Amino acid sequence: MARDSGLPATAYVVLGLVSIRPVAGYALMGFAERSIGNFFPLTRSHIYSELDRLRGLGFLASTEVAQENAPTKWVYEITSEGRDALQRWLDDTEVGEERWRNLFLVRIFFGDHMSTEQMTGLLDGYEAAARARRDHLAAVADWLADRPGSVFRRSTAMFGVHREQAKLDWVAEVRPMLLAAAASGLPAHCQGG
Amino acid sequence: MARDSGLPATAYVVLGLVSIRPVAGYALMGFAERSIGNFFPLTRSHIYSELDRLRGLGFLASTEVAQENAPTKWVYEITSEGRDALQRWLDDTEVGEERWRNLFLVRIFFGDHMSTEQMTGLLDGYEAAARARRDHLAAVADWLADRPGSVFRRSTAMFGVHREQAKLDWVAEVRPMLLAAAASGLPAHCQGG
DNA sequence: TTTGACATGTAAGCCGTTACATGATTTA
DNA sequence: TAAATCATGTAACGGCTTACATGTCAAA
Repeated sequence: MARDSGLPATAYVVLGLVSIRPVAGYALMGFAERSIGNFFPLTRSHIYSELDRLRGLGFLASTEVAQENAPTKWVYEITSEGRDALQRWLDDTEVGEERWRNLFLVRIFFGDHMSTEQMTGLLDGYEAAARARRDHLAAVADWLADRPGSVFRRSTAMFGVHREQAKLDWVAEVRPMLLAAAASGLPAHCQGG
Repeated sequence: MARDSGLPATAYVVLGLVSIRPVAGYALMGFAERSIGNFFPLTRSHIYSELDRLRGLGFLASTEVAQENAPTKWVYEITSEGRDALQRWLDDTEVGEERWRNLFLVRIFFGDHMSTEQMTGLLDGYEAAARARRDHLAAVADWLADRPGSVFRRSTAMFGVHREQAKLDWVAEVRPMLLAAAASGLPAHCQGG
């Protein structure tokens, strides 16, 4: 009787991705990046170790597949035990508060240590990155709009669009007051003494 | 010569909070929750260990303070070395891509495993939590609007307002299609066989 | 009398990242 | 000939969380 609880979320995410279709570790890396990379990034190293653990638990079965013009690969496939474990996790898991750590906002919070030039650079960089991600995700969502059966995936892309748009809206709203505040106060390391 | 690089971001965040005013570990817990909890949550255990490390590096100095009606506490204060290290970190640190893991979106992504009832419950819960956080952060931002010198802190609260509002907007936009998709497909565990 | 606020830590342990390591094939 | 893609792993390490542990005082 394989354990099915106590695994980290990452394990179930990998299990879920493999459940869509059999896949090798290397290919899974790209698939994960394109599908859930927007909200659940995975490293290559981590993928390999999770695949190995899931295989050890009997949730995945692996098959060696020889290829022409490429190294032999191990293709993983979900087992019925794995399907049960995944379903149970999806049913049982409470979606609690997430764990976000936003270093950009840390920088804003300690904004009195910055000059106006630094603040402008920070905001410009943030804005540019948000705009690029928004446009990319909007294109993905548009592309998915055509094909049926992609509602869930498309919805996650649209979440990203809203998320990045919110950042842009925020920058537009607070930029004037942040720059004014950065201009009014001397950098902290120039004060006192 | 104390090392000032290679410390995790959390260390500098704690250092930065103490730099605002001298504080004991327990009080810092509440202060962190109210000030940066919105985008950089800290656990009590972690706070204590970081304070200890920063003291060992000479970035913080600690003083024992006796109290009436309460246990003796250790109050931490930033040193000039600590101030230098903090400033250097704020200057040097590149604000790269953050690390977000959103289990809620994982659930949406695997939405074909859900019934319409489950989907409705998921969305309702998410919406309610987002609305509560938005309203709370909006109240915080309003409260901070009155007092001068709180621009940076207020801006981080407003970021949260935009962030939560984006979630609400997203739910409003995708709810119909998510429910339709959940209704059209049988739950995965009822298919085939 | 029991809950909650105040106050401070230790210990265990997984999670996850980064760096290390290798090698074939194709393309520029 | 150099870089990029395909392909798979190991090892070390720190970060961070969870659980364990203790004690006073005030208020309900």
